[in-house]
Order: sequence, then structure tokens, then C-alpha cells
Amino acid sequence: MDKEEKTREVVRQKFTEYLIANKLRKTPERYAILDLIYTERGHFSMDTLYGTMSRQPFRVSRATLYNTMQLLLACNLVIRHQFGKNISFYERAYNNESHHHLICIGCDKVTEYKDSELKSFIRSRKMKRFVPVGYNLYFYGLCSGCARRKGGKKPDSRL
Amino acid sequence: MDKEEKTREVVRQKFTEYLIANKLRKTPERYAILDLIYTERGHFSMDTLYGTMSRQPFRVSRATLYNTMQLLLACNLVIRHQFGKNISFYERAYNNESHHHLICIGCDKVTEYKDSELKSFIRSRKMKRFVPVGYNLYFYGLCSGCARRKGGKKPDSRL
DNA sequence: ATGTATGCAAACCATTTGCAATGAC
DNA sequence: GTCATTGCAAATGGTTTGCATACAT
Repeated sequence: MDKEEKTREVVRQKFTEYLIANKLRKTPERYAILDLIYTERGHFSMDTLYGTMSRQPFRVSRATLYNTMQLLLACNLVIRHQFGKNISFYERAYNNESHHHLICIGCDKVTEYKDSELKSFIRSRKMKRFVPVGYNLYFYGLCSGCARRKGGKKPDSRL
Repeated sequence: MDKEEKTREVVRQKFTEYLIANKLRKTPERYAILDLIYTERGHFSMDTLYGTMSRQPFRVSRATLYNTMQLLLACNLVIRHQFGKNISFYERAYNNESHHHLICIGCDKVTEYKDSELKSFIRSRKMKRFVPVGYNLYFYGLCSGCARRKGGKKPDSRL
């Protein structure tokens, strides 16, 4: 069994525990969605996920997709991002080394940026009257491609 | 002339320069919106801004509000945030010391968190093939109130 | 048998767009 | 006088909801 399959098994188990603990049903739809998410790499939107899902032998509705995503967010198997447009993006949370995001304001491309020194610095901050459970750091700027052809179409300001 | 009025005058000037440079018209609507934004403190949504605007003697339509906001974003007089719901929030950018954000996942309250040491640490990071122009850092967690009555309504996961 | 979860379509809501009328230049 | 900008209302697009049916328990 390869690493990815092992991961899928672990998250299925975690999901099951969550469903039982909350007296929710273990439907095939829910597991199909979880499985598919854990074959995706990087970020994906609901739309692309629905597209991929539709091409699977096991189809689920958009409603169920959104429903299930709430559960997966609640049990921390998926995390959500908004990169500046009004669209949510998601990515798997388990076995996905935490990272920061570089968002190109020229072409909207999002890349991961791993920086463990930065991560531990951020996590070490103490704040008054607030108990942090997580954080998101988004860098906005120009990817190498867009930086080169700077002055082309003007990037839309997003911050 | 107090500090706030002085600020409004400076940003009007900056806005004017931007409009001229881009051959755009200096309409009273645009200045009314800019003025109002620079009397707001903290973050505001389009909806609340439209509400406040509607109570002003000078009324503008939602369309114009959105239109103008694009211009103000483009000339860096306003910055935009998305705190995890599909709503954009805005805040003035000029004379507004940069800060990070603490978002309570219990009650959605957003507070500012100033940490200049953290800021300079983040700004000092070098990344390959990416030219950063800015960043946003959002901490998710529980405000003191929600931390106290933990276990009340379950906070919706947002990351 | 019970009642939760699903799929569908309609509803929602923030934002965008088309277009005729207004007004900045 | 021109043409960008406004206001309105309709359209859009991601997400949510209502409800009858299906199915996990």
C-alpha cells in the first residue's frame, strides 16, 4: 500500500470517528468525497471538485458536496482559503505540511511557500485576549512570469 | 484643522492625481465615497458602507460604490480583506498603520493586532521566483469572551 | 420503522453588467 | 457636444435552502 493510500485510510478512520461522535450517518457519498479530496494535490475549488466528481462512477450532487465539505472543515480534514476573489478554495489538511501562499496578482496563480522558520516565528507570537488556533498568511505579488512582462495588463489590486 | 481632516485632504489629493493620470473624471460621487471611507474606523463591508452612505445627504448607488471601490483599491487608498465568509471587507490604507488580524471563529469579531516585530520579520523573508508587494496575515481563534463560554454554539471552522 | 441525507431546483446574496439618462470635460 | 459615469434593474455565480425521495440506522 503506497503512502497516499495509507493517508486515505487514516483520514477515513478519522472521519468515521467524527461521524460517530456526532451521530451522523456514514454515507457512501461522504466517503467518496473524502477519498477524492485526498487524491487531489494542492488547492481546488468546489467547481473543479464537482467536475472531477462528475467524471467518477459515483456521482454526488453539489448540495451534498457543500454539505460534506462543512463536515470535513469541522473535523479539520480540510482547510479553506480565499485568495482574494469571492471563491473558496480548499486543500487537504491531514499529512499536508503547513505552508504559506504566494498569490500572483497578475495571473491569479497560487503557489505554496514553505518556510518553517517563518512558521515557528508566527506561532510563537503571544497576543492578549485571544487564543489562536491557526493562521493564514498570504503574500500578494508577481510571479516570475508576470514580473517579466510587467506593464502588460494591469494586475487588479487585491489588498 | 484636525488630523482626520488633514488626512482626508491628502487622500483627496492623491485620488485626484490618480484620476488625472488615468484620464478619469472627478465626479462628486467619487469624492463623497472617499470622504466617507476616511471617516470610518476599522473594517467595513459594502453593505454597511452603503447604509451609511444612504443616510448622507449625498446618495450614491451600489453600482457606483462598487465602481469607485475598484479605483480606490487600484490607487492603494483602500485595502480589501476576506475574513472567511464570502464577503469583502475594506479599510482605509493611507495613514492606517499596517496590522494583522485576529478573527474570532466564535462570534466573527475581527480585531487588529499590531506587532511590528512580526511585521518586519515577515517582510524580510526572501522567496524565489516571486516579487511580493504585500501580505495579509489572519489569525483564527477565540476572543476572550468566546474562550470563556467555550462549548456554547460550535464555532464554524474557517481554516 | 424512523428520521437523516440525498438530489433537484429554487432561493439567496454579494457583486457585476447593460443600458438609457446625466453631467464632467 | 462628447463620451465617461451614474442609477436602476436585471444578470451572474458561488453557495444555501426547501422539500420529496432514498437509504443508513
